[in-house]
Amino acid sequence: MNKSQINLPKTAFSMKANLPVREPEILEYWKKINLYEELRSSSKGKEKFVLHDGPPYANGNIHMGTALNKILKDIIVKFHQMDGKDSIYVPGWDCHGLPIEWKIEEQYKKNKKNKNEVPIVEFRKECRSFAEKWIEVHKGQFKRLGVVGDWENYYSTMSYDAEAQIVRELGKFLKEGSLYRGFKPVLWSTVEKTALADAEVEYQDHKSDTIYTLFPVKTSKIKELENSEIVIWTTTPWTIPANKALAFNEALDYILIELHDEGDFKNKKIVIAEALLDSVIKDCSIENFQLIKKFKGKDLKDTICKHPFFKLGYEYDIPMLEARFVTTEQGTGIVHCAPSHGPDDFNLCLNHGIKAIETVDGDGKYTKNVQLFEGIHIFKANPIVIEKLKEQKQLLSNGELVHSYPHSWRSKAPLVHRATPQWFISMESHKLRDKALKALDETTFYPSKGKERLKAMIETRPDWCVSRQRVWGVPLPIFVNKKTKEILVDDEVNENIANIYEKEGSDCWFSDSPQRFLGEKYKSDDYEKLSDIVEVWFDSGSTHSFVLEKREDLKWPASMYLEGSDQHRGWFHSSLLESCGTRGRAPFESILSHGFVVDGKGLKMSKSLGNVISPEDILKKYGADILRIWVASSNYAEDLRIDHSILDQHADSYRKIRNTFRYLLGNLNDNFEKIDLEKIDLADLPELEQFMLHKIYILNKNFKNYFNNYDFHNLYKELLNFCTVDLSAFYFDIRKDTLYCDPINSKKRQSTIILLNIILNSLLRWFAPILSFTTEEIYKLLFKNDKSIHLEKFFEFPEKFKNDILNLKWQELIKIRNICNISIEEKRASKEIGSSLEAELKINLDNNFKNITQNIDFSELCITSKAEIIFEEKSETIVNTTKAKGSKCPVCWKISEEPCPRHS
RNA sequence: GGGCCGGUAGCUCAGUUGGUUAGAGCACACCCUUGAUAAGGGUGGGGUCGAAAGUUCGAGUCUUUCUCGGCCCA
Repeated sequence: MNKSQINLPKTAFSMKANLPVREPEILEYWKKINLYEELRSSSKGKEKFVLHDGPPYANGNIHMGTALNKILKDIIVKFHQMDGKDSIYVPGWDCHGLPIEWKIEEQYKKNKKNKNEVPIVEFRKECRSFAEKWIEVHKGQFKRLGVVGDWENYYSTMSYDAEAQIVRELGKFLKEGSLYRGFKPVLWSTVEKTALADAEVEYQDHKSDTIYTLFPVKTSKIKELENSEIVIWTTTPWTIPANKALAFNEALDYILIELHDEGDFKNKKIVIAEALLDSVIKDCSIENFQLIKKFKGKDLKDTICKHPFFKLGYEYDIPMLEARFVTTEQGTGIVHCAPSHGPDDFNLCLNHGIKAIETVDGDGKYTKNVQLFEGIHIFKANPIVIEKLKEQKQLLSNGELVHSYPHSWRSKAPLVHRATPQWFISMESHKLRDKALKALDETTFYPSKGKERLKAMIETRPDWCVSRQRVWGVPLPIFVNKKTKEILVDDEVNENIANIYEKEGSDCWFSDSPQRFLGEKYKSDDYEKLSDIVEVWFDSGSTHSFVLEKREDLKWPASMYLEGSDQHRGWFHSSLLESCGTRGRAPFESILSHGFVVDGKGLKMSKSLGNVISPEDILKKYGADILRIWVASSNYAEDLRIDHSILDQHADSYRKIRNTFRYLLGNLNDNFEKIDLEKIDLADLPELEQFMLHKIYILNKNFKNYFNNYDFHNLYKELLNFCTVDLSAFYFDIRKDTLYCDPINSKKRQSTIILLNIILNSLLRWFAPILSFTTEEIYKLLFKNDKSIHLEKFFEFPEKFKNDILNLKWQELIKIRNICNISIEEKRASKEIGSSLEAELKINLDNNFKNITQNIDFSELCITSKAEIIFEEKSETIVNTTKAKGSKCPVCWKISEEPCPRHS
């Protein structure tokens, strides 16, 4: 008797994974067999599942958030594919926009090149090649994560057909009439006559004129406010002529005081915030005054004032509006609002139906919309405004202030907020808001809280400003009649532009004659061609039109959009609006949003905290499958924590799973035998095997439930627990004796082998969407003639595997087994025995257990050499462990006083 | 500053409509095994459920306040 008589496991599947080396080899293999094409042809004609990729910006290396996003997408796509669908993933990139413009400008700066001297078309070409470069980098990084998709035919927002389609989409809004010209304040340099982006702004000290100005109250709910004045303080007196409203904070306390000092303001009553009383009386040299009334900010609601220049023709009402941006840091607690000259002012006024108008032209001169001041340059207007206020007795005080103020990074000139012509898509004119809200009701959200989040945004958002004064983007395809100022709306022109872009891209808009785009119907002399570009959210919001609709292999609407939760404000939002505006419904059937990647303590990753962890580091140290486990095991509905200790833990789980596979492969000697599940005669199998089949059946049912709800962390946990609890510590441990020591041809051993085959095949499929590399490694080892685990489908297990009665019985047996283990452990602790095979059990059971223990050998279940059951009336389950007597069989190591029945 | 979301063992997560002593796996400690061996098995310790107050016979679960964190907005 020796080792050669027992069947020890043997496999080529190594315990050590060495994923950082092995995974790239598997990637090569997938490339070689052309996995993506294989997947498509294998599922031709099946129901489609289309997860439409939200395009990442083609700039910079990927970070953990991007990796999370792509892996999550890939897991879902693979699940649906194995669930029997044609599950298609086409990756895409967002390419236009400011960040890339900056990068190119930065390069110019380095090379002492002046952007203004470079033709637009050349500049745009550099932006394009910059984006192209990063798309290639991203592609490599995404593939390395194990993401399978149509990498050869990716989409991008800068492709010619995308640019053409974006023009067609805008044409729909134009034709409908919901795209209109309005005004919106932007940071403007009157020297360069151009708008500036935030990043082009430098803050420097600047001396400003300051004024305390009075706005007479016209009507108010507060009786005492009649004939009183609201006081505001501002550092931009030149914006007073453009004033349209006043803002207060409902949470502040306000006071009405009567001034008693000699002069213009004697006996005048003024309103200010209580907290700012001291600073106001100091600044305005007020010495004698009387408190008339104190009231809450919310009481100011519905108060209407008059403009300080009301006697000079400024006869319109100035409503008082509630705004949270009003604070008691400076001023009077009431802020004057010129919607044409400040973003806060603009938004607040817009929400109350007061639109911005063009008050100042590109040179900095007041337009004809500003009476009394037309033609005056705003930088020369302060003294005039101050003089007029004095004259009208509306100037309480004036002075000067040195403060930090925005300046142009190029000319160093001070900047202003100036309302410039912009293009908006109306939320109301064609019921876009209503359509979008209805579309959300028809969308399934994972997690469900996403619906309310997006809804709240749609409910309150202002009209969509789609124009930008930049160069790297799709030009707004709009002509305005020079004489009538009417917008040219003509399908032919729009289609002409789109056709041209389709062939050569949109660069030509900036270089070619306008006549080329207008065609023969119109004369270019009569029209002004816009030089604005479309904001990038419109680009990406239109991807459904040039990807989902245009491609034969896809479908519209998408089955799912899946992005980080910030995209409720971003891509989910813009796609919804674009599609509802043009097609009346959402371009997606469902939305899955995930949280953000934070460090192990829940803090956001930042360079300064030094807690950044990059996908590259993880791939080098652990491998993509570990990262994929991290994704699958984390609850994406909330923020996802990651650090090295968390990854170490998942690497441990990975090893457990890997060894589970190794046990299976070893005992099958890498020979897989396909089992026809339907043909299994359950009665032919030992009860333990029947019980395991029941477990597999139930696990598969739970698996599908979890998968249908995209509840991956519970799905993964269940799979992992199956490996550790049900297999490793239970079934595998018990069946080692059979596998190693029973004759190859024995029925019991063969039953076990059947189970191992079923378990192996099931585990491979269950884990394939998550452990894409490792399952492929095993699959290749087993199935020399088949191409890929990812081409396989999930199993349907026969209903007959389900056996609830047997399950209940074995639940009880396992409870008894646990009690046996405690008893064995006592003897082990007292050093009476070591291995459980040195133990002999005496199990006292109540008579009630007779039924379920009839055919059960507890020495097998508890892996002891002997077990005896003693039934009694009303007995507790008590187990007595003693040291087994006799000699140890050199083959099966069981101790017995008789010769070993199997090996003698 | 505002809106929304979240905080359950060291970690990843369960905890039904409020109802026994709050669970699982991993990690940890100790023991066993050396025929899954850089593996495997067993036993065990570990939680003021972010904090406080309230509603209730009873709160991880409901309410309020606070605190910490995240996203969005300003």
